[in-house]
Amino acid sequence: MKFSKIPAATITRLSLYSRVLEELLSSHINIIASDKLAQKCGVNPAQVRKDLAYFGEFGVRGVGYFVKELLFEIKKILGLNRSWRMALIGIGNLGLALIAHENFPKQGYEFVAVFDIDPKKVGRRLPSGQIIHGIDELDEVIKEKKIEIGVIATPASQAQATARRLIDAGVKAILNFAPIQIQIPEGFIVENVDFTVKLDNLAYHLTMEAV
Amino acid sequence: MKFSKIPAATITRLSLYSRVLEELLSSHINIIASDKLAQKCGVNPAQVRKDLAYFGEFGVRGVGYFVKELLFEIKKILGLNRSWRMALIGIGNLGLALIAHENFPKQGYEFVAVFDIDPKKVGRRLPSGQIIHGIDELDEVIKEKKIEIGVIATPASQAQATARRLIDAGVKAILNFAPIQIQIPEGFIVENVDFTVKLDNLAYHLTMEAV
DNA sequence: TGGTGTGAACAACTTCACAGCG
DNA sequence: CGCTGTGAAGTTGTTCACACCA
Repeated sequence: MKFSKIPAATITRLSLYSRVLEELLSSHINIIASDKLAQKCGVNPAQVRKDLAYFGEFGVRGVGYFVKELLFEIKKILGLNRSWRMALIGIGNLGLALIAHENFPKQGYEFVAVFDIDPKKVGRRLPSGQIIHGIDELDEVIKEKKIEIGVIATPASQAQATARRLIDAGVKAILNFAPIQIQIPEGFIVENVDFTVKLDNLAYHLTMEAV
Repeated sequence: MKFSKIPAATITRLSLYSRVLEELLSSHINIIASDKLAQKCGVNPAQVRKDLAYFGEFGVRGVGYFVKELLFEIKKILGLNRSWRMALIGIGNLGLALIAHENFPKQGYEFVAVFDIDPKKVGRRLPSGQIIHGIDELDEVIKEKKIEIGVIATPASQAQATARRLIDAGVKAILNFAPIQIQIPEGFIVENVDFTVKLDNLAYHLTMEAV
């Protein structure tokens, strides 16, 4: 259980496993073997077993894994056995889509505060209940509402400055939707959700194929 | 220039490089060294040089890379020296945000057809001009409009079936926003944009840190 | 018997370090 | 002299193959 040497990819896969297990659970399937789980996630069966083995011995030899139990363990590992308080910065089309995204609250991710720079938007109340704060209130609100994760949905031009403010306000983790590589100090985490990079990958492969 | 052994991560980084180079170009910076470019992308300088070396010798020893020239080459490699015809399936909040996303057309990615399953939406015209087609028209429209990339923004429950229809209609590449691992046959490509997986990564690291 | 858990083999990717060239 | 291009070394992640155990 040496955390430091766990591959980042393992964590990503745990997330996939948990999703599949949720589905199995609601289909009333109680036991699953690494082969089946692997297939559903598009990975190698040995990979599944190794990923899980980093954190303990959750399976039963000759049988497989108990779905409910394994799901519980994975959620505990990922920190999904609790809720997470998030702030959203940038209430454009994407921001609104994120607020409306039903998977977030289902997994315990809650937007407890939202911000925008546009004075015309500040003060308005969203259908989901939150009042839009101005960026100048960011520090105060983040601290007051004990926000742990910042979600940046601003234009690229404002993303870096926004990240700075979030970090200064005490946020440790950022989910960045802006198409820019954000620079952050040691000890903080950024995950990027980058549509165009993904599209560029597709374009590349389509281009290669045609050659 | 053996395409088969180019790391997937290299392609992703090329996409980042192109973005940074665009920015440099509009700042009228003509030459950049691998150190600087690497720093802006958060990678190792040797990595930058190696990535580029897969595709040719674009630099000048003792000098660096000419921004304009390098950008041109990278865009050619990625297939960004042309436009790409895309279809969007699922006109919910996320779908609308994608349509409004200004970076897509800027990079040559165009939504030339949009689809939804909801009869109340079918036939309506979007502000961006497209008329919403029903899913039953998918095969016909995809072929007629020569669509190359399918973008899935449906609920998870419909994503697999949608992928199937796209592939049957001749689409080779899919950008999937639904939180599910889509199964596709050999020779097709899927890229997943997965918000919750990214959030789970953040939650994991925050949880670890606290231990 | 059948599927997990795991060391050992393998494969992939990254970084180093320096030769080579403008 | 300075920065690229690149073999070689190092690191990280994946797959194999089988001992082990319910």
